[in-house]
Amino acid sequence: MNDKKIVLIDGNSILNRAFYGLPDLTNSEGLHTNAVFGFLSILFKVLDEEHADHLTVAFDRKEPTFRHEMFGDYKGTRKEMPEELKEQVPVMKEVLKSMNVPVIEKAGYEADDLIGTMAKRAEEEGYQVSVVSGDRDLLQLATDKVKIRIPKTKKGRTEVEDYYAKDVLEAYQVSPVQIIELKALMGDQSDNIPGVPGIGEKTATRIIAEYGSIENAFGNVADIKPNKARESLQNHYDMAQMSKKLATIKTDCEIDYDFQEAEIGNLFTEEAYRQFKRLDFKNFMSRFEVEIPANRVEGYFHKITGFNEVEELFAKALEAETAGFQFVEQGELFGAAIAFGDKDICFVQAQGFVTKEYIIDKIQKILDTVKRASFINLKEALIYISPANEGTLFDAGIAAYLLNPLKNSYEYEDLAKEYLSLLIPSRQDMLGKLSYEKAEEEKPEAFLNCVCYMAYVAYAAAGILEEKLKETGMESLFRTVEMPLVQAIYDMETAGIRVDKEQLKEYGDALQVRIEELEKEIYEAAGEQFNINSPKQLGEILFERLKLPHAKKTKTGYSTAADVLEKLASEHSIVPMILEYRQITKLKSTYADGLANYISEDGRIHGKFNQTITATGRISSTEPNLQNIPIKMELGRLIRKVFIPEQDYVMVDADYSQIELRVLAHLSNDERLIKAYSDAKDIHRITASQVFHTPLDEVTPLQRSNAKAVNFGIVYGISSFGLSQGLSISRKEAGEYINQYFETYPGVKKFLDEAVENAKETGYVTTIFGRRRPVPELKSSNFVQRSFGERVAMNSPIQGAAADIIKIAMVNVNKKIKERKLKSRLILQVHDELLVEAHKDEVDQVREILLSEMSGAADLAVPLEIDMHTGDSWYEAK
DNA sequence: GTCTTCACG
DNA sequence: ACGTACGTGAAGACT
Repeated sequence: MNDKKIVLIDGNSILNRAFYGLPDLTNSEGLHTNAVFGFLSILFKVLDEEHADHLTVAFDRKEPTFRHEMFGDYKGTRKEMPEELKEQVPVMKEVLKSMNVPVIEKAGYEADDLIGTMAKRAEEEGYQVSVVSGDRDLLQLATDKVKIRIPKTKKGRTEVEDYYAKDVLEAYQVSPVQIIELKALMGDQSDNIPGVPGIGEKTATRIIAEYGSIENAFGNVADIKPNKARESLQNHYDMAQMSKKLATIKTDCEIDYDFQEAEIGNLFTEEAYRQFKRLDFKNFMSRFEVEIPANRVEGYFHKITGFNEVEELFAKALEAETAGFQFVEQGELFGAAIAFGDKDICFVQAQGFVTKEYIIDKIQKILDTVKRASFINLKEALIYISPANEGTLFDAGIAAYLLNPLKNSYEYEDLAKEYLSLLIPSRQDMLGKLSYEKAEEEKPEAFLNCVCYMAYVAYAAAGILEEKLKETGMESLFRTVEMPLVQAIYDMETAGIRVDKEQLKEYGDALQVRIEELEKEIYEAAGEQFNINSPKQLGEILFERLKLPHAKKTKTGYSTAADVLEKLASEHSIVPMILEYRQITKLKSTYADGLANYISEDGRIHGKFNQTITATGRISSTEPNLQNIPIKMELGRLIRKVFIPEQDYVMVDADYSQIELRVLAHLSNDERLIKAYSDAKDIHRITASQVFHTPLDEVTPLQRSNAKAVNFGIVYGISSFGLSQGLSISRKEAGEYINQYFETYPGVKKFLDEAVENAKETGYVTTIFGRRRPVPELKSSNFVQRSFGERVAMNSPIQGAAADIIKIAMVNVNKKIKERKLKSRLILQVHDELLVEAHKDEVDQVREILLSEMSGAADLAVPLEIDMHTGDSWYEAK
């Protein structure tokens, strides 16, 4: 018994399968990776199952093969590979090379033929053979030693169908070699192999099962039934024979193939580690046991101990021009890493005579002398330092965000990869889930590497980032908006917002009462108890048990989203109850209970505002999200009553009126729009008046709401489909509205067209303040993706400019408040709204500051109008 | 971890 | 024919 085992993979076929079977996926460079990812998933799954000792991957070549010579039109109608897949082929080969997986390809042969040949030779040499392909043609190679494995992706999971010769017979009623006969009779559209007209799968199987081959069938052609098939076979016999040759996989290719070279070695090499890292294949990283490759720079990482040595270090740092810093916290300050030269990278721990205060004091002195002090998360460092000279502080993460806001992370290892071409391990890679303190004790070397890398990357990347900001015209945005904003956001987070805990509890309790009532009524109406929160169970109740008409479906079942249920509200009394239940449980879980968990000792919620998340330049809010507190429905809106100012303060809330439409008026420079917005109070009403040619005071509520939807549509990147959804009308009608709008405001149409055109040319869009967003989707061959890119190109300059404007306002409002040494403070930003907790004695000043700084944040072709209210809670101030 | 739903601008 | 309105974050169910 010989237990040698070899796996042969049909490279192109598996890449294709993976590409079409998996959702689009890109790495941080914008490279498409779904096919490579899928290929590797299948590869690892097969290797895990097989315990094979040999492996080879075969690829097609672009050169014509003997089949083309035989039949000029072979694969003739085949479509060009989409660009997104094409670019992955060389990447795949590189990855395989890095894992020392042998790749075989030869001009004049397809991968099938190479695999056929290798499989035959391997079997002769006593191997167990596994052939992995997505293509059923390869079933002809199956024997009792050669297994054909066909992977299928079902719901994100890969399952493999296995076929030995007997399995082929069972599944297809023919032997493996007869698979060729079947294909010759049926033809193959994807390879453009002609079949015998009128013979489909059923007839072909019957004929071959009975006669064994095309030749034998032709010899007994008189007996073939039905008549149509008989005549067709007679007329097309020659062609069928040629098709058979085309469909036959060669098993005697002239190739140099040495089984020794196919032996599987260590797949998880250093080079493979780099490749996987570059492709962002985090799922596979755990397979690497190799010590993470050491980088040259690690040799210069030092932990400095002893007071004199630390003094020496800081003295030397005072001479530096630029430096990078990383404060290391563990409840309190644990130490600091500092880098001020390619060989001066150290960690200083707070212990003994080297106290926290001492470290902070020394670092502050360095900040006051260097030209550039760089951090990766400056906001986190502001607890320890005070503002240095204007323009000294530099946040490398924010700089990288401006250069490409589409990344999902700006950690030190991401910046190192992108800007220093340095592939270094993440904190997770080095320390796992250990805290800094634990890591310092248990893995001192890894800890030192980790924190020194942080400071080093901040130091080393800053110059490159600054240069790139200049090249892309974003230096001013960075210097005058984003960097000062770090302080404003820090102040806002530190201030927090006061919440009335008791009132919040009462609100939650009241909701709970109603939830229980509704539960009872719903179970009664349904006739059984079930989990109303489970869309799956709810769908079964509504659409199967109660037999309500089901409109939309999701991937996994019936859709029970609110817009679907609203259409069913009159069909059954259970539906309105479910809608109310949904609304109230949302309020209870996310808001009443959710917010309560975030109230600190001081009775306030200190949420986080993130500056490097959104694609458009907005800030986002987490832990908790304070930017989605209910307002649209009264019941939800009531929760704003628990957001209260402290004693002797009031809430002052100011929001921009229709800022995005005003930005649009400015950008489009449409004369009529500018005029309309300059003197109109109600923008949607005047839009309706002009678009529907109705005098302003005769505009009906319906006309106004239609105009409002069109205005939304324009801002979102108009499409007739989208508008038809928004208005529940036909696409045709929606298209007519859009045309009418564009006729009324031709400047808007011109602007939107140019935005898309420009983005297609340059690959990105910009705001009036220079903020960029790349739009890689515009290059996609997929219609859906490309259309999305077009809408993005229309929307981002608008949403982005509005984000820029309120950021400028925040910086200036915060500055004014601090300059005048007011007790009042900025506590929230909600995209077009600022909330200030103002001292009673300062209300007039605060109102004046908000008004002047917000409306003065940008000089547009239309005025920026502000609505402002004052009250004893956020609720009262809106 | 992914999907669905729903809260906001 | 394809199948979408733009930008977010959190909770609960399910795998």
